[in-house]
Amino acid sequence: MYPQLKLDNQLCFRLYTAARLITASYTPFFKKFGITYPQYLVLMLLWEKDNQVVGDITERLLLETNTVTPILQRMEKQGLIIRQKSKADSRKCIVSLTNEGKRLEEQIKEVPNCLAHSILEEGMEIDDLKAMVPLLDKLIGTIGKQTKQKE
Amino acid sequence: MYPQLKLDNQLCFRLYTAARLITASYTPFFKKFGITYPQYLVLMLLWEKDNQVVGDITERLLLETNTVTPILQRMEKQGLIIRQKSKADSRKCIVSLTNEGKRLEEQIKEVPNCLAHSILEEGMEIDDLKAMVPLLDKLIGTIGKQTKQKE
DNA sequence: CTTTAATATATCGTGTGCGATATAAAAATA
DNA sequence: TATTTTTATATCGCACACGATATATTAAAG
Repeated sequence: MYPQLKLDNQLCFRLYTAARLITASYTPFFKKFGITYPQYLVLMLLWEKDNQVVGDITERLLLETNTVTPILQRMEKQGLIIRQKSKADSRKCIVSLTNEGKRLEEQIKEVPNCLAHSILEEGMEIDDLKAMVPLLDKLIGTIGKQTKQKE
Repeated sequence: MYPQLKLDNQLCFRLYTAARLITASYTPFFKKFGITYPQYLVLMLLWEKDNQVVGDITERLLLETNTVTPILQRMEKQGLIIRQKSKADSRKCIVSLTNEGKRLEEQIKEVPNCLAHSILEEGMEIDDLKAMVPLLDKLIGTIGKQTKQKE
């Protein structure tokens, strides 16, 4: 009846589906390391810069502590990171890589290339992937702006 | 160290974030109807064509029954749909709208337009949104192809 | 210096997603 | 027809997301 209520006309459903499918395509690579996609995001941040506080991580991932804290707790239990209170400000919690967490970088570094490669082999073109980046950044920026306005 | 392991270089993280933020922007509109984004997806399918079997729904949403069945059970408990076994093939489960489920269409029909409008007001351009659609479709098609190959 | 407000993180409850497995019915095969 | 295989859906367990709330610590105000 209403064309705007048809699934095929909705950008949001495409984003929802694309995100699910592409993160799922990471899963087989992560399986032998016992990590998940969100845990991989945390590891990337720490590989880039170790010893960050929880707030740094939530800010980069655009997630809240109610999501990130449980992820960090699981990662600590698995021995990938440690969490310790800051001495300067004991409200803050500093997240650091263990040796095991550091070692994973070498083992995982080929995964993103590998996935990109297999997507390109299946008909997707590099220019298509490149074209999406600024569009997604603009969209994320726009929606993020709205979200902030309501606070 | 490895540029491909930087968050800022990853398409997947952008998709993951964009999907989260855009579906979250639906939430305030759904709140007064007590539904969620995935429940809204099911409703849209049924508004388009009532009395579909579970398999039709999983196929359109690219989800499995382990996700869809619990959603349908919650929707049935809320009185939005009913589920009944097919008489022709009692393995199949036919999902139908209740009157309440049907009534929601009128109340929700402006939501997608409303969201699109507010995104456009904040600097996103209509051409940007339109440009994303075929790119996402191509990506979804490509990853879907890979997923099927492994079966 | 005490009270109040702001900040940083954690906890709790609910609803997905999804891998793995179970169940039941229909279809195919022996 | 009895057995096996396939199909359709459901169940279970775990890890997110996220709204709401709680806790602890620091900063600001009185």
